Amino acid sequence: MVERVLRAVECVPPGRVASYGLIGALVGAGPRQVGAVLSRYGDGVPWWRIVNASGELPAPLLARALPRWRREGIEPAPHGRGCRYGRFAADAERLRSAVEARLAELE
DNA sequence: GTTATGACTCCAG
DNA sequence: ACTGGAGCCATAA
Repeated sequence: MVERVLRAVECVPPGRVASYGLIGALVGAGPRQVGAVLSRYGDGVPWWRIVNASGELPAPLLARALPRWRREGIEPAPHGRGCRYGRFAADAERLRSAVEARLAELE
């Protein structure tokens, strides 16, 4: 499961974000499992592109994510907790096929 | 086997 | 907008 989550996260393109819930749905896990995996094994994958369903990130993480967001063109939302999910979310359908292909490589 | 624990999500107040 | 509670389910102990 850990591998599946990490691979799926790698499929989120730069400048876009995906929710824990979406990633979970794509790999067959719950949102909290996605968070749990990133918490332990998150370094090495673009964890800053994974946000909650409202486009937000817990404060400590947001602080580390902002510089990378700026580099990728993801703008912080007015309320300052994250970004506008509707604006920066990766296309769900496209992400689904990308993840499907990536997971197939795992054999 | 059971229990506790989350980088979550949804919905009601 | 914020808070509380139920549901969630793989992992770790």
